[in-house]
Order: sequence, then structure tokens, then C-alpha cells
Amino acid sequence: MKLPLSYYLNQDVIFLAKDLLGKVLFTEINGDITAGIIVETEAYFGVIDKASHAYGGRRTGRTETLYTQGGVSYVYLCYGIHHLFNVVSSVEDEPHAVLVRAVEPLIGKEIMEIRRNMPASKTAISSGPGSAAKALGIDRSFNKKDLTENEIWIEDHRIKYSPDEIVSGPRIGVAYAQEDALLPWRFYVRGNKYVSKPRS
DNA sequence: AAACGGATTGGCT
DNA sequence: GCCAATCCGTTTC
Repeated sequence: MKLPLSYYLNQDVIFLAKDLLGKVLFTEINGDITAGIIVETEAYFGVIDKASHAYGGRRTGRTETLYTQGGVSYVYLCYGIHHLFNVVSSVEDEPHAVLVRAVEPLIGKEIMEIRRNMPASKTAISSGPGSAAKALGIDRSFNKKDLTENEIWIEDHRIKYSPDEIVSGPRIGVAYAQEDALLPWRFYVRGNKYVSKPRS
């Protein structure tokens, strides 16, 4: 059920970003369990990716998490407000990561409603990286957590999407990355309501 | 000690 | 669909 450490050591972050679609992301906070099906991701390709925080081998207090062995969470604050959740992958000193941009609520929807202050009938409840993290209760305290432990983890529920259900396109909000902004490293499930815009 | 800038959101039209 | 608020952690001086 729970993805093993070996899953995260895969050195092909593009494959992982695709493969994580359909996997189920869990958190447990004070006994409250919430979970959502991952339906949108982006791959960040380590030191050679201008959109990555680790571009050029940049190594600071914040980015240090990216350089750990795979199977760890990387959570950082964006725009001073939003917590963005990433899965660190590959081996130590290879700072590859997958950003989770949207989940489809699966377990603990009423808890998500409280965290997001909106009914679960609204797709905005977990659409977009900041919203998905908030619905799952993920904040900065979840940075550098071991994904094989019991605070935050990912399970395989055998949800499988066929190749034509998986759409790829340019990543969102990375215009500053110049030519790398055009790389088709965003992946999402075709037709899923929770995928953030743009959907084409 | 101070400036920077962003892997966005949501409210409004 | 467009546009503007927001704001603190991170980085650097």
C-alpha cells in the first residue's frame, strides 16, 4: 500500500511525475487523517533546470532539503502565504523533485472543508498547489519529513490512467526560467475537475 | 540588519 | 477570464 523508499530513489523525475498521478497522498495530524488522489504534478529537474530552486547547484538553507536522498517532503512558502508540497526523489545530492499541484479529495473531506472554509462540492477546495497543500493540512512544519513514516505518506491504490488520459504541457508560473519554461513537464489527468487552470 | 521576490489565489467583471 | 493583493522566509549585505 504505502510506497516504499525504493520508489522514490528512481532517478527519472519525469517518469515519477507521471507515475505519481493516481497515487494517494495522506496526512495525519492530531489523529485526523485526510487523503487525496494526485491528479496534477510538475517535475523539477535538479541542477540543470532553470525553474528549480536547485538550479546551478544552488545550495542554501532552504534548498538543502532537495539534496537529501529521495522519499522526503520539500515544503516551502510561496508569495509569503502559500505552502507548496514537493516529493524529493532520486539519490542524495541529486536535487530532483515533483510538485503536487492538485488532488481529488478522497478521505476526510469534512476536515478539508474546515481547513479551506468552503464546501467540498467546490473543486477549488484542492485545486492548485497552495490549495491542495492547505486542504491536506500541509505547512512548513512538514518540510523534510520522511514519506515512509506516519505523518505524511503516499499510497498506491491501483488507480491507473491510460497514456491518453495523461496530458503534458508547460509548467505554470515559471516564466522566469526562460527557455526551460517551455519544457512539457507538467502532467495532469485529462478531464479531472480538480486540475488547476489552464486545462488545455 | 535589510531588501528581495515569488513553482499563487481568489475576488471581481 | 483577468488582474492585483500580499507578506514573510530567504538570502545577502
